[in-house]
Amino acid sequence: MATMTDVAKRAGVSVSTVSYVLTGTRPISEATRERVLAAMAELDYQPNAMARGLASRQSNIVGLLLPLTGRGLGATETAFVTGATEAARAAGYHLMLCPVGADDGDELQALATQRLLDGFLLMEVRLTDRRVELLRKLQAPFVLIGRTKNSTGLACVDIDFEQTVGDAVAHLVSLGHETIAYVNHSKASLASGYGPAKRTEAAFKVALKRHGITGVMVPTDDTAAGGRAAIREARECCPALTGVLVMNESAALGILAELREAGLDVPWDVSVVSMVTSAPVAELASPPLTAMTSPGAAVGAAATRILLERLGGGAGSTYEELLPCALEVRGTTGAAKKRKR
Amino acid sequence: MATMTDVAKRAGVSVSTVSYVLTGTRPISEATRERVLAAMAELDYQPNAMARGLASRQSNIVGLLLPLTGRGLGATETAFVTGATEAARAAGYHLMLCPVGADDGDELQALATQRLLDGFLLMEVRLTDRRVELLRKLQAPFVLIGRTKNSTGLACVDIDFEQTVGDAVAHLVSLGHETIAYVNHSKASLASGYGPAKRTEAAFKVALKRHGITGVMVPTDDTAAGGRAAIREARECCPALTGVLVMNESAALGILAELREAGLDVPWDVSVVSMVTSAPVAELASPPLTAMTSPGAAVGAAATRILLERLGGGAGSTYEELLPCALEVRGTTGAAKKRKR
DNA sequence: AACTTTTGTCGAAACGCTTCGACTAAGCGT
DNA sequence: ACGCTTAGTCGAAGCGTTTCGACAAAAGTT
Repeated sequence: MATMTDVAKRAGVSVSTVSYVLTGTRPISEATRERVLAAMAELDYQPNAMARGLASRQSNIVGLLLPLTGRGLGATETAFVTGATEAARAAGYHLMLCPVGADDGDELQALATQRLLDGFLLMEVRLTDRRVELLRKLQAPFVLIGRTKNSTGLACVDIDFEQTVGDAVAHLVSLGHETIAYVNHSKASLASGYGPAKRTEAAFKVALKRHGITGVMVPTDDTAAGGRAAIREARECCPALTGVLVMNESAALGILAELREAGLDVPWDVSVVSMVTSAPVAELASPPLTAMTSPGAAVGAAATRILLERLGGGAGSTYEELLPCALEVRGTTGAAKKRKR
Repeated sequence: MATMTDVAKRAGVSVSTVSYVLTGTRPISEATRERVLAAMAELDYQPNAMARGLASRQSNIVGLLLPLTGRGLGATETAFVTGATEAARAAGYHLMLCPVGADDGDELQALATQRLLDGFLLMEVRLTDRRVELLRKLQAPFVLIGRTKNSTGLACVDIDFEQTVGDAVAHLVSLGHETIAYVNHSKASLASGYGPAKRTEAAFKVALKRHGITGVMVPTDDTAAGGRAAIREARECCPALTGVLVMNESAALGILAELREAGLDVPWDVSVVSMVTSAPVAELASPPLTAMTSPGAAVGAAATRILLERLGGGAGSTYEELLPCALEVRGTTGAAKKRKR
């Protein structure tokens, strides 16, 4: 464990000079810089993170707050994490995973006050989230992945649900579909004001109107069974249905299974588009799901970028960045069958 | 930001006394302890993590090393992470995610030398893994999630593949199946000596012999298409086949699709068991997959426990803990159809 | 009663770095 | 030739803890 003093001795300079070489805070002549660098290399010197953190009062670590429900992370959440981690690493920061639920405020307060973390990334943000108020009170820099109800004064990065729904509907319309169903999250999430559910609901209505087509929204559970029930309901109330947009991956698979059992061919009889879905899951289905691929890693990376920017002393005003999902056409969408009228 | 000095002043004691109250390193009278605690509460005092780390030369952070392939984490890996995170938190430790591939040794060397981390958890361990040698050389405490070829002197926690394969085969046998196929990972992984593939191959042979039944192993790609090809091959070479054991989830779904298209009913004509599969994925399939559910979170937690034990000053001798997957019967296994001989 | 322990507390020295003020030697405009 | 800025370096004072040695007072031991 070589220390900075060792390096300084070996290079024949003072410790502060070594520090300046490392941090670039003050100009150093090319000659001594090289001597110092050489000394470091010879000694396998690595700065002590704790000492550096103490003296500079910043740790170069950001915390990623996410409630770890025992159920594990989905592909999209995982992508947030990996995207954020990589972006942080690229900027010389580390990423610490903090399993902090929306409820245990004490835990978070401790984390924020310990000065272990320079800033926070919040995942699974609720429409009104106590973590937000707390961090704001503690004056800790943070960025949301998702959106709260009122986001003035906050920085957030989220999936652009409005755009995504619009694109999905446009894809179906371009294939000639004129009656489509949107299978959303459950009634309960809708009632609780869950952001993605509410936003997509609104966006769906807008898209229908814009294209002058008819459609229906069916809320359902995020399970295969939920998907089955939803498609049955949708077909009952709209027999002319030829296109389906579905929010949840499990439900999407349920829908495929139900349609198949009903003797309908996908995409010949009915086209299906799955929203906010990752490629691996989409390809699990047969036929592989046409999907709006979630920009998970990009969202994580963007959030990290914004956070680091603010750490650098950036303002702190409202900031919002929305990334749309990209349409990836696979096997579940095709031209609408022309029906006799 | 109250410091320890503030607390000491307010409680009318010296800083060292406050420190002893916090760490319990030396006896403190009940009276002063209470005064100190009160002062802390009044000031909302939280010890500064960096200062503490510098002075005590330990950070209370462990690093989780995992190569972040752009493809995201599967459910099992995610469970490792969440399990480890929670176990660490429960013991007063933090978990840092470090995207370190098996190759970039410099990155790891830096991490280990910076003294930011007290110890390491390695995921995605290869049969011969350079990270292992490096950490050993640097004398950093670490625990593997997975196993290397030669594990003497190492601590590792892994899925008990032998037991799992045994249990899966036993389940099929108990249902009357007498000819079964094992769809393993690809030929390439087998050739490269990928641990799980090799171990399950061996275990499958043992299980066949023990039960006195016939079977065949078919290596294939970890994709739906791979599964389709594998089951075709298996049925061709073993027409009497009624049971299938499959290693990869995507392949499992491919197998179901292929069987369905061949006009065979699952589980009536053929039973399928998926290995090392998580519940959510198993339930995506229709019918839901009977699977050997991977003990992901438990593995992560166990690894963390062992690591922390060693940090406490535990020995450092060989340690191996194997956790089996638990059989969860769902819709893809049933009694074997009796065939005419 | 004369000791050795144990208990409870304090002061000060680390821990390994950053950063501030000060100083010297150039470089520059006039 | 004169001050004035700039480049380059040093010494020392922190940063907020832990931990060690010291010491007084209380408690056991013979």
